[in-house]
Amino acid sequence: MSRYYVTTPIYYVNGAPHIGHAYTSIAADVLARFKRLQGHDVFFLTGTDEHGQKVEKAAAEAGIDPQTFADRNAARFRDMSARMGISNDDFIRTTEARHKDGCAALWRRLEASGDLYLGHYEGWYAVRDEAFYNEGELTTAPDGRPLAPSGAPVEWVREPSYFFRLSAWQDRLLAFYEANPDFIGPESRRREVTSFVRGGLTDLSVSRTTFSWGIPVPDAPGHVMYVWLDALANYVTALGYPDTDGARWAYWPADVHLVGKDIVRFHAVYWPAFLMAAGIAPPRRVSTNGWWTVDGEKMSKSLGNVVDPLDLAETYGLDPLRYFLLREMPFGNDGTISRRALVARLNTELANDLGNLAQRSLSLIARNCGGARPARGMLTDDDREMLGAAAALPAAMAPAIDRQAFHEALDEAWRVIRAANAYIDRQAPWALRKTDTARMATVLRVLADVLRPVAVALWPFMPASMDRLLDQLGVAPGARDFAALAEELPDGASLPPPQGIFPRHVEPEDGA
RNA sequence: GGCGGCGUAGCUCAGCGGUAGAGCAGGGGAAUCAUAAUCCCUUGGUCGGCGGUUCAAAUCCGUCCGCCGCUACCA
Repeated sequence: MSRYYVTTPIYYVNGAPHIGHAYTSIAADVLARFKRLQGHDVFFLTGTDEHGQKVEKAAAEAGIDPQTFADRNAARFRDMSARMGISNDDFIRTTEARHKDGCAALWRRLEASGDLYLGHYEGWYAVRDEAFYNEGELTTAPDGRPLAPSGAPVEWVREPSYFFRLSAWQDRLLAFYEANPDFIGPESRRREVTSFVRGGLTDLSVSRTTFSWGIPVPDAPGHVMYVWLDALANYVTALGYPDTDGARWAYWPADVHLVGKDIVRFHAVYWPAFLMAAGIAPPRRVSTNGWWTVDGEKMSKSLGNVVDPLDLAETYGLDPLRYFLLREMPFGNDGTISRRALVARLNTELANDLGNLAQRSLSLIARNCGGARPARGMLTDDDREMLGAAAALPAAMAPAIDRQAFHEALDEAWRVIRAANAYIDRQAPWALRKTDTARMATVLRVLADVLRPVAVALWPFMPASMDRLLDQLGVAPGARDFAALAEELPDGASLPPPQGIFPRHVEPEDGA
């Protein structure tokens, strides 16, 4: 059984979870679940990033110590994961001892390889961005103070700092990208990153002395590690690094890190460089997703249009939300989220196409086959074609899933679902009931046998709903993976009474 | 300024050298098993503008216009 390791970014506890966090986590969850159905031994990691000056400041402003602050916000992210149905195998926090110890070990390893040196850094630093900027990148605020391109205030900082010899890794990184064309997805991001690296790399400041909320640099009092070195290391410390003999280490290298487009550089440039310098294999792929805008506008706290995933899940159901997020916008693109679009997908595709297909098929069985799974008689070409398309679905979706093209995978499923609605109309089992009950039974059995692989293949996207459908189809809980589909279900098994899976959403009457 | 992407039906997008496609929306019809759901047919585009290569271009090349991303620099 081959191993598969998928990660979300660890989320920075400085802010509250929003739809963007939920989106990346749901995508990772679908990937993890799909790989498990394929029979892989999956390790799925998420967690929180809790160090750095921003957290220290925010905690101070809240009048509490940083750890208490981090505990509180980490709990919100953990809660979001649970509420979004995320099936992570572990949840790592960068304030945990296992992480701090692993990080220190990684630091020593980089030091031993000669990739770290002590110097001093001075420059314009934006606390909010955790980043230094060149003079030329700055703009001037109305009050005359310098600002980062992001709009964050910057301050002139001069401090002793350890540096990572990133400049020495330029050629090896380029060679690595060349040898691994799928390392960065989508393609457009790969081009951006390689173009950035080709433009030349400067050494990276990897320690700070102006604040203390971080992992101490070994044997260097006053220095704490740069938050990104700290944060990126979570992907290996969660696997037990530096214990590379432990069972978990077998999952390395990661098959895919899912990341938002704002943090590609850290994952696609710094991270492989750190790892190669430490003698650790780089991850296989960094897959980048875009941003959701709200009714066409950027989501921001100041605009007050931040979308709360918990609220949407409560109003429309978790599975419709998960479906919408992965169906509406191609992974990697930016896209617009709106309640209207969500309701349209829910009503048209989930309720009308899939939900109604299941309901009409199952209620025909319930009413005309004594509530038991009918047996197949002789199959027509039409039957065979229908069954073939459904049986081929997992294999048709797999390559899209491997490219994180979730919307394409779903499109494959809907082609089968639409074909099944056409099939049932063509065969008209409600008419056969009066003329040829044996043929009617065959048609209904074909429909049940089409719904089964559809439900299994869609399970990673909408686990609770598809479990309910599989319950109604009489598929045993232990037989809901792709391998189990090869086995035909027994004739005559009694099925539970059908119940709607996706109720249509009707906007409540406006009482005002 | 450099590098790159995008611009195709009302909307979202696929197609990337061989007589314009899908889904949604719009129009007509059928059916009535089903969550007033479904199925069939159909309206609709000079494929951003202009020029070129080719027997043939949405598809290749050049150029212009408009959006967007990354990056650099000037003051």
